[in-house]
Amino acid sequence: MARALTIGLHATIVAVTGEDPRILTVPGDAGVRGNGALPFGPLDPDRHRTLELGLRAWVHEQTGMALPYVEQLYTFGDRDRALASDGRARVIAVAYLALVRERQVAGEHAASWLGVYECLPWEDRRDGEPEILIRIRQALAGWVSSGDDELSRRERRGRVAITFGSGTASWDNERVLERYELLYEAGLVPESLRDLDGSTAPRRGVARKRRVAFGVPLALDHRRILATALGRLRGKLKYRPLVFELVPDTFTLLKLQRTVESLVGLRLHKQNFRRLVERGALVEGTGCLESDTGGRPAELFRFRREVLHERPAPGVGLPELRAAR
Amino acid sequence: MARALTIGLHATIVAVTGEDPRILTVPGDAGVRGNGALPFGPLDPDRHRTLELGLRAWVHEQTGMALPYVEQLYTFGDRDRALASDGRARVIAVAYLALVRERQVAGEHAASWLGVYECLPWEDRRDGEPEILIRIRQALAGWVSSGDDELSRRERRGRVAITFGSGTASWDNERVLERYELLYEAGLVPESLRDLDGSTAPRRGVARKRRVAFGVPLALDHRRILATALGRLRGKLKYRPLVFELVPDTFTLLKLQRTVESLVGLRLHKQNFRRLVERGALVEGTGCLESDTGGRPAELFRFRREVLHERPAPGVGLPELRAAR
DNA sequence: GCAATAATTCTCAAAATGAGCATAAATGGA
DNA sequence: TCCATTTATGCTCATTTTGAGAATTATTGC
Repeated sequence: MARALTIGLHATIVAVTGEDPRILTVPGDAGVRGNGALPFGPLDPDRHRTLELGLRAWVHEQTGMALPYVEQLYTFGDRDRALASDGRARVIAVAYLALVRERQVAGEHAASWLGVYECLPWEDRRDGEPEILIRIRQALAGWVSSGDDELSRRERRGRVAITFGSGTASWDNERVLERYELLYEAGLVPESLRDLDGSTAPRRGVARKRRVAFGVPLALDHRRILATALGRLRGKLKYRPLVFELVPDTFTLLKLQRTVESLVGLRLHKQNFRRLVERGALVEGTGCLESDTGGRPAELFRFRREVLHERPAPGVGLPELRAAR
Repeated sequence: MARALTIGLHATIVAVTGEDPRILTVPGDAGVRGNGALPFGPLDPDRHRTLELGLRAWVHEQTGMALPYVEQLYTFGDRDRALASDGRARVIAVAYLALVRERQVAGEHAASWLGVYECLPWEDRRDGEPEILIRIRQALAGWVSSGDDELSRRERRGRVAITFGSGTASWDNERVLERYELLYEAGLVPESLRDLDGSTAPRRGVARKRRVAFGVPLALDHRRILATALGRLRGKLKYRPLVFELVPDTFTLLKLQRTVESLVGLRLHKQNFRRLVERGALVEGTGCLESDTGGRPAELFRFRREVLHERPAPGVGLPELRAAR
């Protein structure tokens, strides 16, 4: 008799408050929802006509929120990764990314916002390389040298170089998932130890003894989903006008820039950012001014929806998206 | 009692033979496999440790092929789209893209190659806009004007302009899926009529009487999966060195260019293409020459695997990937 | 040797990018 | 009131990257 199948629908709901990206989490209850979880629930084949509608239904039920922008991210189905408490059924997770404007969650729901960089602290390079990366690099060096043979060590060294950068290779801010997965494999996040416990086939190379564990974990494999979401968002920002889903209808250019910076995890050159969005005709001035800037008042801009009909790939197309010095 | 769930694993296996992209299809049998189908099979929760392994197993069983490069594309789960013959269970389709070098299929398997542009003829613009687009535009104009009210017509006109291009908007060669979906909604591909027949809720706006039907359909919703695959491939080519999965170990630069052109569906400027891959240090000369070029012999190049360790996003990063005139 | 066909090298003008300097318009004290 | 501070906005300039092609080179088949 074949094992039963369940499909979980998981939502990474991102907003940018002030200068920090946050995700909406629902309270963790014992077992399934350890430290706070992404809103999620199983697909009901009878009630949910499409996967996305099912997701929206669950999110609305758990957070009271209707999602304006939703896109599918990835489907996870590894048997040995913690996907649910239910040990009987095989659980597949379909993950989604949703973007909302910063706002409060209705009081009746127990959902709350959690900083993205609390979960993935090594991804925030706005103030230069964060110090946590020093410790991560040390721990990874340990993992590399604990490889069985020279071949394995070489391979590990290569992966570390590609994902976390090194002499020749630079930091690729879109490889968020690859970095998280590397830490997972190296046993440097709590999730790998957790998954190992229930597993029948212990994973090679995971240091059981190692006590370092970087970043705040989430329930199930939700940090993996978050990493997928952040990577996708960083990539897509460049060729689609997604930022405008995250800022109010009118905004100053600095506000827009700070929002982008918070997501890509880098500082940008102010004058050039302005030139970019203005030349790309992504925004138009409203004539109104915002005066509490702390200096000269800034003009309020709005998104020019028309670009969607004009150019193939409008985005904050930071061509090489280099950090400002 | 809840309805049962099945997960189908579907593979779009792409190769470029000569100057044309092809996909591997398995014979269509009555019902499920109309006109030829992508290799696919259900996830077996007991046997398949990961989704990708399940996919590889099915592909190997049906075509004898081991896949070197595989990536997940998208998960489809709409209830009313033909996903399987099984009317009882709810079927979810997880679609994958695989890239292989041109080659024969072992004789014992009944798989065969089918031209991508036979299924999606409007996507090949290498010789300028194909004439089929004239008929498509006419048919779409009919769909637009058959909208119920001015609002609906305006909305339809906008979608046509964005996806198929028009005065202001240009043709975005990555919007392959959006174009296919628009044709589907407009009832201009056989699949929409087919889905309609078994459906309880007839879709508004589909012209039942219209007899035009563009391109060769595949079984189930496999043409939708193919459209997703082509769009993804076109996009990813620009920032990842995927082409090299499709050409032999050594190749002339023209061969490489023709391969890229066949996928993006556009002609490129020869000298600039050369400059691009050479400046990007994506390839290195082997010193060997290929003499049956029909003119001066061409040097054979090979992919420099080292770039993977050097730059964040190496690809045939045709920055705006504009057609050569 | 000549025409035809490609490969390969170079040029050159036009954009786009990366960095900064300079100026403008507010605020909050001294 | 004047000044230091802060941010917005405008402008410059050297450097790279594009887009397009001309010019040159090496083969093959008359």
